[in-house]
Amino acid sequence: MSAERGISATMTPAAKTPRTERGRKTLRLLLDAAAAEFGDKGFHESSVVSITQRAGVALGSFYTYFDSKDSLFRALVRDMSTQVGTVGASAVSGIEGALAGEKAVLGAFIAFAREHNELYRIIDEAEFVDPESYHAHYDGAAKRIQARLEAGAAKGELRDDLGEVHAWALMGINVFLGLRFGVWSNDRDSAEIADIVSDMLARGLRP
Amino acid sequence: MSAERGISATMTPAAKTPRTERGRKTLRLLLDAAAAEFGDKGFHESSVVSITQRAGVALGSFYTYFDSKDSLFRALVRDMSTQVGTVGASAVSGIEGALAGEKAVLGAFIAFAREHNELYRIIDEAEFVDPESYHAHYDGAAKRIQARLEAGAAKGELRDDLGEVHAWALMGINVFLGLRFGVWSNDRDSAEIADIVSDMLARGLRP
DNA sequence: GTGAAAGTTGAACCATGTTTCAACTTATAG
DNA sequence: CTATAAGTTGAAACATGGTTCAACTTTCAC
Repeated sequence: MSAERGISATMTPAAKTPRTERGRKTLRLLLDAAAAEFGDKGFHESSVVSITQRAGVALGSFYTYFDSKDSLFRALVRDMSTQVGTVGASAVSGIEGALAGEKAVLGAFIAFAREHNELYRIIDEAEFVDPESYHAHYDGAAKRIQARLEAGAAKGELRDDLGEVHAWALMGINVFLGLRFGVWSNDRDSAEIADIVSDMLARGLRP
Repeated sequence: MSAERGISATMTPAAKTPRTERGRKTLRLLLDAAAAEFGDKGFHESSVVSITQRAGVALGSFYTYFDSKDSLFRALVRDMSTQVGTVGASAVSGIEGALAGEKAVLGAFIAFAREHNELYRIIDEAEFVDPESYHAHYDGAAKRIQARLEAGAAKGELRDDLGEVHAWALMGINVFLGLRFGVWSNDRDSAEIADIVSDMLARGLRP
């Protein structure tokens, strides 16, 4: 059973890689059902019985693909974290100007949060279920922001004294606006929010 | 942990109020033990057996004072939320200038997070255990920030177009810097962090 | 077509942890 | 001093839900 340390190059290293098409389909069903279930109820309120019911497969099949409820959740956290990184990266790519880049990232992030209401519940609960991934997620995101800020400074578009504090501040802005205007409500345009923030970052709060 | 505090009005309803001095002492032991336990392990990993052991009382005594593990947690969340509001309010009081006020709030908040490492774990887990309080906590905090921003605008110290988006952005900054430099590490002066952010809010990110 | 590997199934097993309860001890009012 | 209310105790009842397993079905290489 537990052989196969080769692990898929694709993703979900925690999954015991299926070898047939039928297996891949079942795994997909389980992953999707789990994301929905964890997003709805959180980790502890979710049960593998309920996940398998959502997926329309038998309870036992779960353990064909995952070692435990925990390892499935970990796989989902890492996947979600990777997706967030990808969204940010593709939002800045091809944007001219450091501030415009940050604006694009925020807009894209809010849009992503809107499409993926489970994002926050999964990342947030990782603080308790998979603290290492939680830490790595925010640490990684902050480092990417800081790198962008430093690149902007090098091009003379931003102040040259920007560091970790600024990066974490920006991350806090993105996360909370994603929560408030992405997850909690949909009534404002994500680009409009991004504009307001971008303007605040450009000019500050003074009259 | 949140010791020394009497049985505040915010948590009285959940607790079955003790009628003797002995009872009040036992309730206090349970509340302190619970804050410590939830801070260490989070809600689900904590057990009432373990809480009563920490408190040095018998298992059954727990139910003399609380209806359930849940209701105890709720009481703690509301109490923590109230404390955060109080810290902010007393930080701004007597500070002249809107930006200086926000700087004081951030500094005080980081210091508070440092003294109360359980803060984040309790508030964060409220998202799953007591969603209403979680929502109310952030909504209330944002409203208080927005009110301060508008007061600053009225005095001509801040731009007059500040609204909910700016308030949530500031809150995100405070929360994430509290996490990074309050809870995760202690190696930088909280006032120094607050200075950097205040400067960013005043001048923006441009050179 | 055949056999072995892969995948499926769900009842049973089991660990964990919340809540109840009836006997007991301590405090307090009259 | 005594009656009664308040508080304490921990074993046991109870609930939940993760994990295992052996019988079964499907897939696929040869």
